[in-house]
Amino acid sequence: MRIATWNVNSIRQRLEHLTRWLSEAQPDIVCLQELKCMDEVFPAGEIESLGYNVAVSGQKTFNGVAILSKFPLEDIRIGLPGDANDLQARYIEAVVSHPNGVVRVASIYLPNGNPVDTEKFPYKLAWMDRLISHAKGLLDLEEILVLAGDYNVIPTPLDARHPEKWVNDALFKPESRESFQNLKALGLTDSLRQCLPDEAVYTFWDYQAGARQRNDGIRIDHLLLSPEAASKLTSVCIDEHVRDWEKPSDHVPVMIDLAL
DNA sequence: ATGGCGGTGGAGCACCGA
Repeated sequence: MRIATWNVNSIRQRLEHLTRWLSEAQPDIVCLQELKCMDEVFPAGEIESLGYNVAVSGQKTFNGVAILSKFPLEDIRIGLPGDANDLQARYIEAVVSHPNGVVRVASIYLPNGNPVDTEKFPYKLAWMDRLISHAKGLLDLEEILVLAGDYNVIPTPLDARHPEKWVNDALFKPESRESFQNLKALGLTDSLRQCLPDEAVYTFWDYQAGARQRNDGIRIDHLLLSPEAASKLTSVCIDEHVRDWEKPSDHVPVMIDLAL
């Protein structure tokens, strides 16, 4: 089973990229972030015609997450628990029923947190606390669980081409990294580091200043696995070439293969 | 480098992203 995550930076701008990538990568499940549209204009029909079931949580202009699956989606949960006043569309979770077993998947768009001297940074950290609380409950289920998405966290200096540029940034602040570490410490495995412990690889390159050409990237898109999922991990791939297509997203797809 | 790009809403340019 192949599971992917991709921040598309507007689904309507990127629909051709998505369909092209789906046909070449053939993922079974895809977690999308930054849809930047409301549910009613999400191009569900086009995606369904490619053989995917769709669960969407969109909003006007900003954020927005979705799960695509070749297998039926059940128990769809929209929104991260813990703050009824938080209306930002950043979390959707579903159970995928595969003939060989059940997989619970979440598509996560964790807040950016910049600028750090505004309310945006505490919102990010509070959101991470809520994610940790929710993940605890999910891990108790002892299921095959994949928490995939744009975490907006650079976990270690290895995950940035120029870590010194990020020291005052919400993506690399000690508080953000510690919280990400605490999330993993619940028993979640960073699938990319499981397969490539020491390799400098990135999932995002800024549009500006020729960041892609200079490989000035960061790794912020992650697939975290429960023990039941990690034991089935066979491979990880960052589909970097998509960043060089015409009018790309600034993020590229990351995908894993699980033996089931 | 002084966000230098790109997307959104809405018809200017502010706001957001990372």
